Amino acid sequence: MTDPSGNLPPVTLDEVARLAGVARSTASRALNGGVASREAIEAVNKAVRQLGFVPNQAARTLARNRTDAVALVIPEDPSRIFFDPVLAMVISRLSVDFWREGLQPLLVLMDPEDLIAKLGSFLNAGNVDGMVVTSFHSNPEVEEVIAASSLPTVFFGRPPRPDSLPYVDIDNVEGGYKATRYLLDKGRRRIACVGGPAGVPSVEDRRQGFMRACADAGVEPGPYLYGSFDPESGINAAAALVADPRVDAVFAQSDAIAVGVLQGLASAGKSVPEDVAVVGFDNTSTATAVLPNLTTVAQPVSEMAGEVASMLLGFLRTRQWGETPRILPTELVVRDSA
Amino acid sequence: MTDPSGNLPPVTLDEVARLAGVARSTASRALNGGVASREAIEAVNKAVRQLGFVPNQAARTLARNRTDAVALVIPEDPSRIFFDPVLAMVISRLSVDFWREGLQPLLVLMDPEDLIAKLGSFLNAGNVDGMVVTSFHSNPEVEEVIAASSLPTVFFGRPPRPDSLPYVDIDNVEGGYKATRYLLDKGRRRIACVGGPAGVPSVEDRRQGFMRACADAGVEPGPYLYGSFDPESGINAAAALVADPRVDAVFAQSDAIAVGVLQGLASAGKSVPEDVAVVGFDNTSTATAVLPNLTTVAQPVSEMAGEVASMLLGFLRTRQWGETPRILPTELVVRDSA
DNA sequence: CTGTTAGCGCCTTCAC
DNA sequence: GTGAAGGCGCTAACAG
Repeated sequence: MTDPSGNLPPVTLDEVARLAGVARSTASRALNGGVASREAIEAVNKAVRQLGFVPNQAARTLARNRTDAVALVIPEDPSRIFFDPVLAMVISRLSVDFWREGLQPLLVLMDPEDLIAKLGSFLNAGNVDGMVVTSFHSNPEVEEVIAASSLPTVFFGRPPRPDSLPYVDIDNVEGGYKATRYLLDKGRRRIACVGGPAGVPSVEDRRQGFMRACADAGVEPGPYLYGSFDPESGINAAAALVADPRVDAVFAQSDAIAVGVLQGLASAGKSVPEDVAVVGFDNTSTATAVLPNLTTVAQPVSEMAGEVASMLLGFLRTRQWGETPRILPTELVVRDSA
Repeated sequence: MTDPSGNLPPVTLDEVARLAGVARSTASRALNGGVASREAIEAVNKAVRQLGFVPNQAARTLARNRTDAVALVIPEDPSRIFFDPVLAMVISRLSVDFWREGLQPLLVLMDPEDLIAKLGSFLNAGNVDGMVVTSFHSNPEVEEVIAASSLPTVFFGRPPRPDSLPYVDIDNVEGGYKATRYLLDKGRRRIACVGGPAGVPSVEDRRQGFMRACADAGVEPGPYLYGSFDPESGINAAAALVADPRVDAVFAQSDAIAVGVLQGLASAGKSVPEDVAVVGFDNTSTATAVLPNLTTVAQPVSEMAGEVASMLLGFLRTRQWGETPRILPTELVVRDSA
């Protein structure tokens, strides 16, 4: 077994080799699929089992100059993370995929000050072979450190500087268009839109989709409000929107915002969807946790994360990038709010 | 700066030492706070800056026999994780705290099969100095591997085998008591309880609190239903409960369940809190995302995670455990559902 | 206070 | 197919 009483020093390859009656180098080959006689392999395997040998990761890393680890970099204020069920899903999927392929994921999620202080050294200390960055709204200093690191990197969501950096994203313009178009098809004529922070690529894209759908239908777009991706923004927006009785629909750029809109509308005595129809974005679990259940634009978050993982894995193995960016389609999920 | 064109080989301590005009060991001491003359330290620091030197982590680990990394072990089906906002918060807080103290958190979250196949080797490969386990409902095989690893470990939530293993938890009995007591004080007389999976320590404890509060009030407890910690359980439970018109309150053992109960009640035409009062547990963000806003028992999740981190850190530094377990108090947050 | 000398545990040439 | 030897980059005795 392993270490029944106290902490015996861990078993080394040397001991395995000795017990198997071969040289250390032979044992190494036997374990790593190098050339070795059938007998040698068997003897080594037996010894490994008997001793409970597990190769020391640090020694391997040092010798092979490869860590078999990747960083999951989340350049966002940790306190703000809980409003983002999308992120939880992304991290989860990445973790699962990387582990399956033999890579250990390191969580790079810390206080903003720590981040700018430590990220650089971390990335250059040979801790990881590559990284994925959940970009959203990154900050310039962090951006620079990431760029300077020369580590293979894939972005989840279009990165700030749309160089030719590898990334995976959805077509946000199309998503915004779909949501708006649906409302128009339902006969709504004055549609407001509540977005996330100005300047964020996805926010601007969804806005563009919103505008375009209105234009295509020959309908004047209703008010557009910037906010942040949380329920409070929605509540505030709703408070402002009810002032205009002609507004008969709201396209909220996230489910969290939509939830806030729903509440604001309710407390203003408006009924959904009769008086005002509401469409969200993301299709997170809150979409069905709220009444009425949200009609929303679904992002294939898990698939996106899967693509991210496979892009990075592909590069780590072949040393070249496949097609990039990869843009995945969205889908409108119709429920009760519109 | 660092690596402007292509991938230069990383700078080593040797080069730093040479440039600083000292021996490698002196440079090492200068960097690690060992004995060294002021001049030596300055020369080395200058060289470090000039060269952009960052010590190689693998080499350090090998030489010092210490990784400065910890594992965040989440022995749960990743697909089920999104119903658990608590977990997101735990992970986030742990990550932040560990980074602040110079420890890298490794996310151990993978497919169940991978877990039982890989966890053992991982823990014994010298990847980490310690780990925290978010226990919830662990499984026996994983449990054994964890126990066999002899790594310093702290559990978030009471571990299955309540040995004297270090852990942090809330007083679930008290939490269940508070929720129930509040309903009784409000004049409710037939209170149902919807719990999580049978056998889970926290579930049984909350149940016990529920029973005790009823007993103390001389009121017969209403039906007790086991389920899982998700909205569906709540919907099913509500469907069953409305059959008994005397039920005038529900204590749901998680906000997710409560949300389901709310929906089930609504579709049965019951109004909350008039017909049936509902109290949840956790005080997650969904508590305020739903109408009516949930009255719920708040767990100090972030503080708990902070305690976990500091317990592990303490042990890693002093090689001895402080007081354990640490039990934190809950708090009833009154909103609109009861 | 400093330089020299050994390793840490593994992989990888290179001869045999 | 195998063994011996060297090295990955750093830290930690040990003399001086």
